[in-house]
Amino acid sequence: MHRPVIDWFDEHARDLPWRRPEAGPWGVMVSEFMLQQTPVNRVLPVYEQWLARWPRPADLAAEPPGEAVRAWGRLGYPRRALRLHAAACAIQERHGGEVPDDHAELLALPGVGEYTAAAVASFAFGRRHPVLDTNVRRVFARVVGGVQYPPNATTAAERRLARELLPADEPTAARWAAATMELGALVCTARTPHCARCPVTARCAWRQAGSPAHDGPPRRGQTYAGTDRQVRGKLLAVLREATAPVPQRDLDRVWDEPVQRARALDGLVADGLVEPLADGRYRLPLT
DNA sequence: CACCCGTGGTC
DNA sequence: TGACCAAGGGT
Repeated sequence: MHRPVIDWFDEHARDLPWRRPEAGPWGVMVSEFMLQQTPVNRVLPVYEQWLARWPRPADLAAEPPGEAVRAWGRLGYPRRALRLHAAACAIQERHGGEVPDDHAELLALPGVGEYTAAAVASFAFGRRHPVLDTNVRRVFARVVGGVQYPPNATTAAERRLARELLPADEPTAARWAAATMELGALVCTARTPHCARCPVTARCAWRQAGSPAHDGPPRRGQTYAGTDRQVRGKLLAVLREATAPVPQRDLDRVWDEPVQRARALDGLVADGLVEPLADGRYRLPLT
């Protein structure tokens, strides 16, 4: 199944800025942080601004973390901005300002988990690592496993399969990783897969089985309305827009339930996303 | 391992 | 219209 997928990728791969050679390892790393749970289309403009402002890890590390949170805009999960800033600081301190090419060293950086470490090593440095993101897991679940969706959490069996399917030589392995991700993103999509355009539809186990619907416990959905996350989002939006420290009363206006509002604000402070001042006002963190 | 963490588009 | 989904990580 490797040849057809890689050939398909050669013809249909999107021209994304972090795939251009000039993006470099730092560009790849920034894109991977931003793409964690955020769609490509919404990442694109923020990515361009980010790289223009902070073309090297050292440039970002030289700024207060709050500037990263502000520049993150509405990408969501703003702790990622904080972690990307912390990763830039660690790269500056531990790696002389250069993004490391070693999987273990990448994994040790803030905000870099198993997926991101493999992705950066593979896409930025051409190294050979199984890259298991939600797209690849879905492709494997269908083509190999014969089921509509992968398990809720990544299993040892999935990791073993990904390792077994990984091509032996480095350049092909990196190509394979990008190709399987792209196939999942463009063709083997979650909702309505485009099997007519799939290069491996003829040997897809799920297709051969008649595309049976997901069977088993319902996949955990995400609720949002009325949660602390929504309140945190509203509070942080006020602070992102502000150019000066914000009085408590301006934050109180975003949510009328005082207990939940206070809990959300406390959480933001605890996470380091918000800095309380001695005079009772709040701002994005300077340290 | 289950849950928490934002935001907006889609069907 | 509301549930589902999007290149996860940390605890």
